[in-house]
Amino acid sequence: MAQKVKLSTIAEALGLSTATVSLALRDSPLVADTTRERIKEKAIELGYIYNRRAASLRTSRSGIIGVVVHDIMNPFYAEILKAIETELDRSRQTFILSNHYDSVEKQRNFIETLLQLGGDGVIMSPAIGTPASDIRLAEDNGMPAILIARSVPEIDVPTFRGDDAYGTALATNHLISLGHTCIAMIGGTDHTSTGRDRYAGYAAALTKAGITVDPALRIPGPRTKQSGFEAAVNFLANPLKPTAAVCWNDLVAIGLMNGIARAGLVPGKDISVTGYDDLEEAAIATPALTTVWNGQSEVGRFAARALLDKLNGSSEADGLHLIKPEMRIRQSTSPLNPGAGRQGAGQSQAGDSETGARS
Amino acid sequence: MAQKVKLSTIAEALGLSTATVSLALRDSPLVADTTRERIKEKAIELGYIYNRRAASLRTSRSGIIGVVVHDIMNPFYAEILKAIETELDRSRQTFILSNHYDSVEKQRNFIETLLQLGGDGVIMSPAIGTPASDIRLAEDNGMPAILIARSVPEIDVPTFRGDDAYGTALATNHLISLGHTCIAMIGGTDHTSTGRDRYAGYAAALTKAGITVDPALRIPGPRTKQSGFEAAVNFLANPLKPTAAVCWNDLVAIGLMNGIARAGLVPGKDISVTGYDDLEEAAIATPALTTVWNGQSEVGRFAARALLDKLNGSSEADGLHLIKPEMRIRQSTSPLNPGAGRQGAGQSQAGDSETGARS
DNA sequence: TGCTCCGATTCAAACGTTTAAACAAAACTA
DNA sequence: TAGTTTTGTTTAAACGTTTGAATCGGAGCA
Repeated sequence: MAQKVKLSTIAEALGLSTATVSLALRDSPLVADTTRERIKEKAIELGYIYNRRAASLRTSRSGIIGVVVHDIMNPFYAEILKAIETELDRSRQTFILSNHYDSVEKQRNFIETLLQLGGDGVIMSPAIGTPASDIRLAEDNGMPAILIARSVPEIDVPTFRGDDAYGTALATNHLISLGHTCIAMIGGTDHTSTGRDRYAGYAAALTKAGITVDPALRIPGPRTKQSGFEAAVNFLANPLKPTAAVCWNDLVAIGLMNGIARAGLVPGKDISVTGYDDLEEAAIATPALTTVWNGQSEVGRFAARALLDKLNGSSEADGLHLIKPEMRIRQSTSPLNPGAGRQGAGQSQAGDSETGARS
Repeated sequence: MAQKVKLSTIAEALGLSTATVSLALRDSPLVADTTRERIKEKAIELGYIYNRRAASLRTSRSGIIGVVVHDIMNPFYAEILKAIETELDRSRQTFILSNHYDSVEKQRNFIETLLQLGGDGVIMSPAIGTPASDIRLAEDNGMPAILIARSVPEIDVPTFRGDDAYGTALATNHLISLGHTCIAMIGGTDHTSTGRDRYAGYAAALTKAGITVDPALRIPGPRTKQSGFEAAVNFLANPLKPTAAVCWNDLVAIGLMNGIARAGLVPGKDISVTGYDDLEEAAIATPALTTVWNGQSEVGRFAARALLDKLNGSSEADGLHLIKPEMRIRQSTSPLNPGAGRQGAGQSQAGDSETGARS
């Protein structure tokens, strides 16, 4: 690496001042066309690289936007991220991605790092238990925040997520309309607003149909395939003999279906299963998964736009914005056929259960 | 946001110079213990935020490391990324992530952005067709590069990847040892070194076993579940009636198994399928997937370490480092049973399929 | 001729750190 | 006592941009 090429290198080579060079490279109308041309050519010739930290020190705009979610390798977030990426790319912002794995501390670290780097804004799916003060830390230091997928109490920044209660009610109603009356709910926790909303939607739908809500039919757990797979054992062993399951998300649902298949039952026939999110994967699962589209791409797009707007001075989007989910009916749900499958399940399940996979 | 708190704010509040404050906050032994204490307290009290761009302007070390891969939502990369993250976190580096989707241009943009931000180094899985000049661009500007998963011709920077030829040979031999002789290879392209190596390993294993390599048994395609799913049709329609498939990766394999199941055949019994990578998902697929562990976590860890070493002045790791893959045998492969499956497959589907997985 | 005005360019002061070198005062040394 | 160290702190010059204000050489006008 010869010697670092900077504005002054170009300026000297051309007998101009750095000011002119700076202006020219940014296409300012203040500099003569011919000069601009000469400068730009020279810049390329010398392999000039714009130093953004020097610039941002002066301008206090870094072009950096932070995005932090629970886990970027979770396809649910991945779809949101893709939408955000597309939207931000277009306005030439660099984005820094991070997982917080629901650790409030890791999340705060990220916010601090971002502040140190002079981040222009942050989009976050807040970790469980995020205190309002962490959001304010960002906002108070001039870094606007946008929330996705979850809300934080007492915080009024723009927030985008699916209408969870509505969505699970949709799924539950679908199963009820197929004749199911003993419906379990699998996966997720009650520690997040999402968790409470989803359970509420499920419970409300049952109640409305005159079915008693039985807490024994709730099997909470992580939101992973693995967890769904493992939940199959409990599900099948449940003395109430549920014939259908509303799952927290597609991953859990696919895991559950795998578990059910392992136990010798046919998911979609013997047991009806609904997912949530409508990941790409849902359509090619076997059987293809009936699920609830949760508008990830919309969430991502809206969030990115809201942030960009905010950076340009508007604050119209403050507060909560719910995306209305939609039902995607496929083959993993079918009408209740009394007598089929469900009792044969008892024995085939016991034998296989302990050989189950780990990872 | 009141007024930006900087070193001088603290200095003034305490009647000291910014130099002392700067030193104190970085725990320099040059400043008296009591002073250091006072300074640190004040910093917290005032909500001081360290300005990294100002600092890095002076020190030319930004603490930023870039990582660019084909697609971060691809679980193969996700596992590598996780390993990198763990390793970098420990040395308090911030990392910026990006997809290039195999667009050389997008990749170059990323490198340029990173240079502008003063990135300390970059870890990349180069896009197909990456010219040596793009790597040199980084290196020549003082930003060392590390390559993962793929090599770039003429480039000698530290490169970490699995031994692909060896790995596919492993899988192919496994199938041969089970009695299969008509073995297809599904997914991937020949435009990457990885692609060529994998095909070579497959071909070599066949040849060594005295089986003729038939190009008609090669079904290239993207490296996704979707693509594997779609390939099932071609695979089953192939007039050579292959009884086994070596798949490019686990995603393709799982997609293919879904496709085979859709067609009424039982993957793992009627058709043997091997994957590649040993993703978490492989163990809980139905049937549990026989696959080749490709050492993603090692690749990530080694790559991160190599970069950190390089930043500290050592350059021992230059050149190619191959990780030796290992076989993971599960239920998606079974001995060839002549006559069974391939034609009479239609009915056998629902019954027994599998007992538990192990891994 | 003297004036203003204009377009093109330059000056110089920021932006918030770090760090070599200088300094001052206190603590030893001879 | 004066000289030397040691300890703690300050000075001031960077780092590479941006930008309001200043400069300069004409052109246009009266």
